[in-house]
Amino acid sequence: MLFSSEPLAPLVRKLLNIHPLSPEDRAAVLSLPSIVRQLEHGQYIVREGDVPTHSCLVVSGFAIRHKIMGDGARQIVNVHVAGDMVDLQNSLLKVADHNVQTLTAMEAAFIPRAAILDIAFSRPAVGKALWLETLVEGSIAREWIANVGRRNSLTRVAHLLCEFAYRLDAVGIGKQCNYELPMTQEQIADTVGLTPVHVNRTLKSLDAAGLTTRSRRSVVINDLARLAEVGDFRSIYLHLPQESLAA
Amino acid sequence: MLFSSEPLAPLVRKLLNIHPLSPEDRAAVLSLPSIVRQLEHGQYIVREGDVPTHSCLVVSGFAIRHKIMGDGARQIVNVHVAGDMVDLQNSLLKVADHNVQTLTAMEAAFIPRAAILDIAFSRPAVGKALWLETLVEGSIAREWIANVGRRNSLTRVAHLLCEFAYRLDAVGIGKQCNYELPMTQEQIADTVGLTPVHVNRTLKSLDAAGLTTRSRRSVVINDLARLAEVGDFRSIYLHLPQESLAA
DNA sequence: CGTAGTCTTGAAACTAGTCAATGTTCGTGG
DNA sequence: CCACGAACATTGACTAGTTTCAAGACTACG
Repeated sequence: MLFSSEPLAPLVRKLLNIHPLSPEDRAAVLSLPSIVRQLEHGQYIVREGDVPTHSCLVVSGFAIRHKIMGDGARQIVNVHVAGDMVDLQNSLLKVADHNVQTLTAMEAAFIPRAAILDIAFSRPAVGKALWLETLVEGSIAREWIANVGRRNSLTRVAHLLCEFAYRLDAVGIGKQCNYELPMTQEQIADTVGLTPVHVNRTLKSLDAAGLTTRSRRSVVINDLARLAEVGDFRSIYLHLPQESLAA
Repeated sequence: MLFSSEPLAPLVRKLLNIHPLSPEDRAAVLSLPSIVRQLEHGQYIVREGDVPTHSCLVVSGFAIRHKIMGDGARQIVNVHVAGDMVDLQNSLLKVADHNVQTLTAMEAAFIPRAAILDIAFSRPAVGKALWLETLVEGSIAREWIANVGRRNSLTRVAHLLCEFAYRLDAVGIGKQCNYELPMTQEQIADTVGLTPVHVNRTLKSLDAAGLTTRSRRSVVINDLARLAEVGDFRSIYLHLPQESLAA
């Protein structure tokens, strides 16, 4: 099932999570012009400085957005999963201010930027949902500033694991207490602003405390409430629909 | 001149920086319903958990957005100046995920959230400008993640000073090489994820290197190019109009 | 079965944090 | 107009958390 018949279905699901859409709105989103492509692991989708003409929807797989510092260091500023519009930011602003790269093999749907703007203003509900989607991204970014700026390594990593628990659960990839995270410890390090070595020690101490059980890329959270406590995690900033919060 | 006759003029100026607006669009923005209020230094505008009904425009003065960690630490996630919509985020999303507080005495215009949504979808150019404005904020947030996550103290602080040089210049508050920054070193520390003591030493070493000359709250940048070099600063992420970039 | 990438571990070095005291600035009221 | 107090800035000595360097072990894949 490499090419699904309705590649934009994950986008509809995502937008519905944020804002109600009429059947016509949903149909309009599904019939947006798009080109579906299979991308390999590690492939760049957008590079800083590009002037993109399309936005990219993650149909399946993972992508990251990152910035490279002057000294070569990398900071991952977001991780994207199925249903995420990976570069509304880069597409609507004239010039890309950061890189987008696949984390795994990925199925992507490219939508012309003009089509996005069209639907956003011809169908206010869709426009509002898209806008809210970008606002939620902003909210996550703010939480990451706080995570990286004001929390110690243990709290920081625990927080990230909690965030993935909620986000992956929300889109039906894995359960809150058990999911696959296709990131190396080096990539986690570049996400939380630590070194790979220290991430390794930190993950180990979460395991040692009985909070998580890891093997390879699989994460099992033994006690989400306790991990959230350690990770200073409250899910408000994800702005998920109530069902997920209640779980 | 406490109450200007057209309190929303700074908003028009700001939106024009991002996206062209017709005379009618400008007039429509200026005539948005708003309540102007004088706020004192340190006053909260929105608290995490609030369900705001209005968005707040900074007419004059400064405001900060911040988050409080479980251990009481604070992280400032943005600083706002005249023309900034301080909480489109908080207003459009159901529940505020962070706090907004005045940094100085401030003149604020409160606009009902419904009016914002109305104009955004009845006047696509205004809507696009507002959306782009939130995207630029997101871009700044991503840069801050990188700043706090992957740069050392000297680079971090230098970067912040460069950002203010550009942002304040862009709205006509001070010049790039000389501006007033109404923040204590403690507030700067909470912005860049350091301690006040270390910020003090870092600022001092920027001064000692001849890059800046500070006295009280005034910042003089002796050589912006060199400070940008030290601060690993490139202004793309601010998405300013070309004139400012060329300066 | 070998190789590349990733993970793990230890020891030493360093950046930034903590604690605590002193100095400075500025607004206020006598 | 000066004295006082509060908030803020500055400095030093010490500590802690994280990084760096380096080596070895595991895993997956061809």
